[in-house]
Amino acid sequence: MSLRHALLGLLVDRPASGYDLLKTFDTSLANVWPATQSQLYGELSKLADSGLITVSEQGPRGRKEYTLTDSGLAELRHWLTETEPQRTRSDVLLRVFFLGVLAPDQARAYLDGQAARAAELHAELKAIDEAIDWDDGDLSVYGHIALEYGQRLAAMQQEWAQWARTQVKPG
Amino acid sequence: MSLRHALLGLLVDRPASGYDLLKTFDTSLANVWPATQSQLYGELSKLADSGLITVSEQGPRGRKEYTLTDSGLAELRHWLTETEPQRTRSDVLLRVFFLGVLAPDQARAYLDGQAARAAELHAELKAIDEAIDWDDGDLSVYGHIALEYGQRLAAMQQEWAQWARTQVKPG
DNA sequence: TTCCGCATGTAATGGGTTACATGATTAG
DNA sequence: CTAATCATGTAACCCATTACATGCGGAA
Repeated sequence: MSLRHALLGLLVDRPASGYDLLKTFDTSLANVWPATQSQLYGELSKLADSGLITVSEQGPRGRKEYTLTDSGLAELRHWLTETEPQRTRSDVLLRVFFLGVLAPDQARAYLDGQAARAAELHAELKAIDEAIDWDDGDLSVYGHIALEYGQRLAAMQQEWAQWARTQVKPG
Repeated sequence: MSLRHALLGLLVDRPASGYDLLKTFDTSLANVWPATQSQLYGELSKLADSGLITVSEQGPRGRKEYTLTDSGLAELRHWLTETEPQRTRSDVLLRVFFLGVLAPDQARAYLDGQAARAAELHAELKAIDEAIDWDDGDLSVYGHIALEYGQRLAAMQQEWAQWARTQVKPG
């Protein structure tokens, strides 16, 4: 149930239309909380119905600009402070459990692929990190913290995959 | 669409009933791919319908023991070698993006909480790791690799959260 | 005989993905 | 005028969660 909170969070910063928000989802939130266009417009309608956001301005082409309301901000704070993050699923890890059904060289190939993917992601995130001019605004501070998480995760995954390949018995 | 593959993977080892499989999901797969009872029985029926598994034995209380078929094993191998892991969502990280709406001490409290959770998980996984007598069977090798991933992830999360708290500006 | 564990199933609801459908505005 | 971009919406389908529902078998 976090798409709604992602939307509320983005609207803290400034009012925006569904179209605007979609672009943010496709860029900065793509690796954290992907969402589709369908989902997004539907959720915005529901949020407006429940009064957490309002249409603050109508533009050309039926554009609706949404603004966060006080109750929306309260809901966001509630989510942040009072609720627990939920369980996640890991597709990558699930596969590891069953690598035994493959031949050892195939299992190693899988792990090599994971190492390569992680290395690539790490490079990508590092490039983003270096390209951005981090000022000391809130979004900057927390955006940077999130990006650092991504980098540390990618680095860990790469090291793990490289170690793991050595654990696969020669076949 | 990975629940089906998790089931196929578990049935490689030995035939089992829905009830048996549920227990495995609630223990060893709980942190990797949680599934509910409803979902599991439904999926088993679908898998049987499509011939990837068969009812190999009927026991008391309507117990049905399922066995993996050749096409089921082929499907599992196909999933492992030919398909890409999908995007994941991170609730924890999403929250980080929006910590700016909280007072600094609340933001730090959130990060402290995450550090504590990670430390707890790390200890738990370490205890499991040490308690298990790892032999050199396939399940043992890959189970150990998966567990190692969990431990590295938890350690990384703890370090990151501790670092992150220092980045939050004093308020 | 009573309770616990074994064992399976269905229904309702909500979130997520893909595809379809439509149309207005603006830049070249 | 034409193409790209802006902009929103609906429908069908699948997966996941929660709750409800039922009943057998074995142990004390």
